Amino acid sequence: MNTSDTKNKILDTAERLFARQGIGATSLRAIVREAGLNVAAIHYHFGSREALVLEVFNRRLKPINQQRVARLEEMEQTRSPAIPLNDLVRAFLEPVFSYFYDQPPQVRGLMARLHTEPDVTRPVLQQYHEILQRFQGAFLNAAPWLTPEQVRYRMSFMIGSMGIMLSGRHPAFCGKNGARLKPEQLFEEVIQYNTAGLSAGAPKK
Amino acid sequence: MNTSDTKNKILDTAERLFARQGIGATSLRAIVREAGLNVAAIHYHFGSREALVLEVFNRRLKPINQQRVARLEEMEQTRSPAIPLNDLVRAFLEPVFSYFYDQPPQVRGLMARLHTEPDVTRPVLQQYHEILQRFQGAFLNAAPWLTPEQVRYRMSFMIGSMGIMLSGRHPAFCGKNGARLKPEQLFEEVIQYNTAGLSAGAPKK
DNA sequence: AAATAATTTAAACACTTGTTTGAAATAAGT
DNA sequence: ACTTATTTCAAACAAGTGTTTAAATTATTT
Repeated sequence: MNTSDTKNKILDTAERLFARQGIGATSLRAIVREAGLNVAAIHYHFGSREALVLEVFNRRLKPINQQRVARLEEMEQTRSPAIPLNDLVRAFLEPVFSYFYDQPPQVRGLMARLHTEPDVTRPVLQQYHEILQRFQGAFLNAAPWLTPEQVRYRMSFMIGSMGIMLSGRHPAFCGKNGARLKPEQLFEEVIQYNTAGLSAGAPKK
Repeated sequence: MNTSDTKNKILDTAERLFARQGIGATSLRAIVREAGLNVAAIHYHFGSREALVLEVFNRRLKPINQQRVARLEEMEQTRSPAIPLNDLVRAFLEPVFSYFYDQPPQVRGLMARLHTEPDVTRPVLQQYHEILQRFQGAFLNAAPWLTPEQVRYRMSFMIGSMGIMLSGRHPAFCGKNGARLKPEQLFEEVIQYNTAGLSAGAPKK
């Protein structure tokens, strides 16, 4: 078994357990037990528990955020000067969404945690600070009747509702027999909801 | 020191630590250390760690949810038959908000956790299942162009954005020098945002 | 004041935590 | 084939986990 094989096995297993039981509630020993490895293997390949956690996170977040900026930059060049709010919301949410539904359940679970667990979301958002700032600028262009503070807060509301969508927490209060929207419909709901929210207070034309 | 004094001391200290470090990351020993008590005191007064956690939660959630139903019932009697969406959003969010800003920081921190930590939010939402269902009915009345599923999902988006607001996670991506809205303004933002989101797709009149 | 009940305490229980160590096992390079 | 590197492993480390027990201390009642 070469070095990247065991490294990936650790990453995959950690990801699965993080998704299932939470990050803080998952011990290194639980990970190696399920991966059929030794506890020391984690420290050999990653250095510490914290470093492992970070690598589990960024393996998923990096491609998503790259796609976000790619879409934003493409729109900024073609559709100048102002990009419609709806398109901005799409550029921000769709990379998460498409990645989300292409991946097995454990990846979905992890991504839900990334966007809901407070002690995880905080550093995650800080790490992608520049991307958030670029989107803030674009949103401000698209909604000039808002102050920068309002834009920031509304973006955080959008992120909050996205977290809820990812975590599938909705069934928690409608029981098991409650009908569920199909992924594409659910996503359209999120887009509509947040576009309307971000547009609130817009001057009538 | 009579029995309710120590019980409250445990509740208060637990609440403060839960808010600061998270529920799962707070040990019973950390609680009693700060409260100047013995570990066994917790088991004597509460029975188990889980029972303590539950009592910490419900001490705050009960009055809030009582106020929610009170406001809903009052509106259902006076303003029949259909209650405007904006008033429903207010009836749902305002009890949390007013309670939130009347309390010291540790209570705010706890309430943020209650509405963001996945493994906490799930049982919390299940426990207040009936209240959520009543609001769902009212929302469906106020927005008859939506399906029950849409209403449920949009309510969950609203809860998600509320959680973000409570957790004050917004500064995480605007740095420390970013301007912050005053509590009342912030609350009006949340109301506006979610009213617009819930109204999305409404037939023009 | 004596007896009963309620509360607090130190100590132990069995078990889990992240991290480190040094010796085995495997792979790569010469 | 022999010698380096790299990777794995069992074992131990010190500290922390929720829970229980039985004795000591308070409060309350008779």
